[in-house]
Amino acid sequence: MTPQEYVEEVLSLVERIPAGKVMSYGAVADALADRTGRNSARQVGNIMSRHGGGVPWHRVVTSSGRMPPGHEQEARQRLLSEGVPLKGDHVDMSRALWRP
DNA sequence: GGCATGACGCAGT
DNA sequence: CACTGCGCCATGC
Repeated sequence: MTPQEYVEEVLSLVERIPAGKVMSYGAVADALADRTGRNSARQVGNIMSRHGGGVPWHRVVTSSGRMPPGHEQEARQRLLSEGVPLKGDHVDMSRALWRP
């Protein structure tokens, strides 16, 4: 699997996340199962950072429900309008997590 | 090949 | 809770 193909895999999965739900970087990596280990989450994070512009990137957060650095406001507003359960300024992962 | 870097995750404090 | 430190390993120099 080439890096480019992996990018496509990640993006296509993110596009399938329904409004009102989210997935963590680790969950995305785990669902694809193309890479393993804790670092897989970082890989997904890097991919979203560089190629997430065309997909609902705000539906992908950290495992603790925190939003991507530099886009907290943007993400929070979008998630709110989609009805994603929030706890203060972070996503309530126990209720918002989506499993493919 | 070595070295720095990173939209992470998790245990410890 | 929040914050910190460390492991992880693909990628680009």
